[in-house]
Amino acid sequence: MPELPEVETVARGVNERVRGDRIAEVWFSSHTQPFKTPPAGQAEGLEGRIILAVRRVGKHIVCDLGGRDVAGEEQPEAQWIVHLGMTGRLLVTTPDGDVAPHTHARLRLTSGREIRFVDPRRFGRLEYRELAVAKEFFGPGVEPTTVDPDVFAGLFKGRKLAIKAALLNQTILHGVGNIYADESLFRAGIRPKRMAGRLKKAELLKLRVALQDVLQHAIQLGGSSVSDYVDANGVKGFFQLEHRVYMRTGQPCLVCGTPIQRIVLAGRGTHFCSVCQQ
DNA sequence: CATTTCACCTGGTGGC
DNA sequence: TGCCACCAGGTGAAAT
Repeated sequence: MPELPEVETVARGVNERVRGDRIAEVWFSSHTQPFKTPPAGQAEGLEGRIILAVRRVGKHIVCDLGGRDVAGEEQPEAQWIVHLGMTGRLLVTTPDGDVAPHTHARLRLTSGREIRFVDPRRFGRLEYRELAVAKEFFGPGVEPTTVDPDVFAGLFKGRKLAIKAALLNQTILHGVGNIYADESLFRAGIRPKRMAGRLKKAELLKLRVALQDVLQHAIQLGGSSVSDYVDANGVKGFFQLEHRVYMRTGQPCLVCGTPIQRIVLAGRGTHFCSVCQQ
């Protein structure tokens, strides 16, 4: 599942290859699902614009777009916002490459490259914003990689839900999904079902460090390739080899040897060590 | 308002 | 071998 480290990897890869390029022609599939803005409007808005930058905001990929007549170094006039959902891929390809099944967007660039959005399950989202009429996209919650310790601890004050559910709530903290929620809670030694508002400040501070460490390490390894995640160049990540609890049900805890347990929490498979996490 | 549940999707898996 | 019910999970709407 693309979470913060995977989305960061994709955004960096796309940025490196298309920054400064210009969108020449756009094609969209006829499905309704991945489109938050109607495809016709997106195509009209995108064509002719220069790509100023591609970056990550939470789990979203934001393409900052400039005008049609000027050549870079200007303020963004529009944004193309991509969410990968469960199975989305954002790829930079040559125009003659085979078009994968479930391709929903093709952006032909003046350099000859193409940006393609492929998403079998169609949980992804494509949105276009004209900044003259819509506000800039900032993401729904607090950015976990840079959040201040006191701000992080304050996010959970008075919350009457499980800490794992709180970590997954994008309006509290954005970018964390099922893998990194489980992995950070293991590394912090906290049970996923502990009530968020009842955690001691020391535990929350430890959780912040664990979360930032695991996210940073995962970004360094190009993310976790479970199911079918690949980066902008179609290359898999390696952080799945570093998972200590996620999808390790029944296998021995790497610290104490106790079999890893799996429960369902907040509707999600949740993995933890009943000895190391209290 | 805060929190929980469920629908949206398709490919892969496991049971018979 | 073939078929099919079932599950995975990010998000947002609906329910509680």
